[in-house]
Amino acid sequence: MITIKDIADKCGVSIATVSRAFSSNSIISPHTKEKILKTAEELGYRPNLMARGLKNSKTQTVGIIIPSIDNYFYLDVLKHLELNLHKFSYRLLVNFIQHNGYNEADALCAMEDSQTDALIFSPRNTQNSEIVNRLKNKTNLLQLFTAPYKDISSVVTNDVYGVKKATEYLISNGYSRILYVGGDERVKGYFNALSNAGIIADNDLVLLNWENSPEIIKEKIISKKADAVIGIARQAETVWHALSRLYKDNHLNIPFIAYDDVNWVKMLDISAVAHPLDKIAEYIVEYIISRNKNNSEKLYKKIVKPFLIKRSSTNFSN
Amino acid sequence: MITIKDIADKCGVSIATVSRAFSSNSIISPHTKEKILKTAEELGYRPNLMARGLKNSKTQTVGIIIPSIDNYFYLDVLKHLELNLHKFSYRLLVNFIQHNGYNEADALCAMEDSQTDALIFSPRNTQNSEIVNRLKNKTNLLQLFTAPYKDISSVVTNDVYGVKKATEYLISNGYSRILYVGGDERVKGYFNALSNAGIIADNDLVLLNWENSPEIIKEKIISKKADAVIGIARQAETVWHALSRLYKDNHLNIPFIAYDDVNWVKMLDISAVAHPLDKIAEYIVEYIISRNKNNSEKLYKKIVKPFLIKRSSTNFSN
DNA sequence: TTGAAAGCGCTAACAA
DNA sequence: TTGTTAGCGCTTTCAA
Repeated sequence: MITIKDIADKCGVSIATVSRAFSSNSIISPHTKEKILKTAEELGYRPNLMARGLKNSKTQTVGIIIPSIDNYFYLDVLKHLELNLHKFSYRLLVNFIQHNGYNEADALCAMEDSQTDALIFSPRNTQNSEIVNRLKNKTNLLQLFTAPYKDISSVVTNDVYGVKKATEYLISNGYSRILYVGGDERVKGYFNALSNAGIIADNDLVLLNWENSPEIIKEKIISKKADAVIGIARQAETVWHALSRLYKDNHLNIPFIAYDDVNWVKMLDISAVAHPLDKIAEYIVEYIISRNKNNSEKLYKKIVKPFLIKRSSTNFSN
Repeated sequence: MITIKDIADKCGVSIATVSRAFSSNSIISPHTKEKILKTAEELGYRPNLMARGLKNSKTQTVGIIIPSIDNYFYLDVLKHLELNLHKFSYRLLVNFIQHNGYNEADALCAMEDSQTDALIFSPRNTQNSEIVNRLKNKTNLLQLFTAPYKDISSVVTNDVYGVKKATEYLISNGYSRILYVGGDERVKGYFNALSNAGIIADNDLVLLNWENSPEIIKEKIISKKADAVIGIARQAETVWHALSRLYKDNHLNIPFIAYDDVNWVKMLDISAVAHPLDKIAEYIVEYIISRNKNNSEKLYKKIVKPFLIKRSSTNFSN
């Protein structure tokens, strides 16, 4: 392994000078710097990140804890994030959570040991507040997509807005008996859109359970005469199954919008509410850079707007 | 930050003794060891991985370079791998390749700097042999899924076998004019199965191009009277599109097997050839552990067998 | 069984 | 502008 000592010897300077040649804000004569850089290149020198890290307590590494919810969406997140981090010489360490067994607390502890310069996670609740509080003093925490800890920076999507947009689009095309299948947070966007349009919401058209079967959804559509459907996250899959059966059995075909633009949604050309992953990745990187450069302690909170992608499952004129 | 010095002070021993308490094969009296471990626990001591790494040139980190081919399959790979590595206190560093721009060479260099104890990658060809050769002396390289470098360890899937199994299944159910859409390597399994069954292969039923359009496939099925289809990797998506149109326009419904059991394939209940990811992850970990423990230099080569998952797209009696 | 001390490769304060 | 030196936290050899 080539070290700065090898370069120093070859150039006839001290190791300190070599070190300076690689540091951007160090005083060094252009001539020696050039010579050092050239020899480093020749020798194939690569700095030892562990030695550097040990010295200045920085790992140049960002950790991300992925909730193992079989959401393929996260591969896109990872890709965008890694590509952006790379530009700033940060590396990405990943960690997965299992439903049973290895959990968030374990993942947080593992990341604590890794001494990452920043740690991105998507907590469901505040049950690990003890560990989280400890970590707050050791690294830069960032909540992604979910933000139960109010005193920790976050980058989240405005899902209420996203659902509202989807609902509005259906309403503007003449649909008023829209079935909503998903969580009780985002449903606000659904109610907002309806009330703005002067439509009285029918609670029978709202399924707030995350575990509805295709049968229940199908039955609901028929009995309540739903004329369109919005399906959130994994429930979108179930909605799709319900709609397939409905089409096969009753030859009924109603508009459908999926929340989260995942692979199968694209494949089947289904309209979807998508998230600007490039923007999200940019924000995350911005946070990390600012925290590690300026050492600002200000809370960083970003809310990004999802957007609607119109495809053939809502085949209207506009 | 709590260091071994803090523990040493509190216990009235030297830092060397504290270090010994944490090393499994060190001579230390059970009594002092117990006392040290207890104090460490109380103080909330966490070893500094960088200091440890600097000393013994081990990072306890494994790198993986993901070819950014939009294959969601890789999220599963990552998950299985990380979960297995975790058991042995290894961490996973990921890196993505872009089609244009940041490429395999860049990724390899980045990983070189990260000094990972092992590096997993999926090279398409041997064009980066220079960097690869340099890395061979610095880390433990492992080729995953593809193995163009013959002198480097690898874990690959037997895709010829996989395609053969799929073909055999179709044949055993009475189909003989099977359309194959995919690469020219795996097609061997297709020809094998046919010849074993005494069926003379029709070259018109083989599309070795990776960029066939749904129209071409649809037209092929009709003109060549194909009675079943096998679609490989991303071409499986195109096949599915062709089949949807065929069903809509001609009300023709023929059996279909997709190669690679990805999300949309599961969603649509399409029969598929899948890979034992848990087994693959186990092999990878076995390789890493053996290389970092025993320091064996033997080439590690594993070939795993894919398996067929029967679903409704091949709705036979067995 | 334990301690003292050297050193892994690097950075930065201080001195020249 | 450059060199000397201490030290980041840990492991390990050697001596006690």
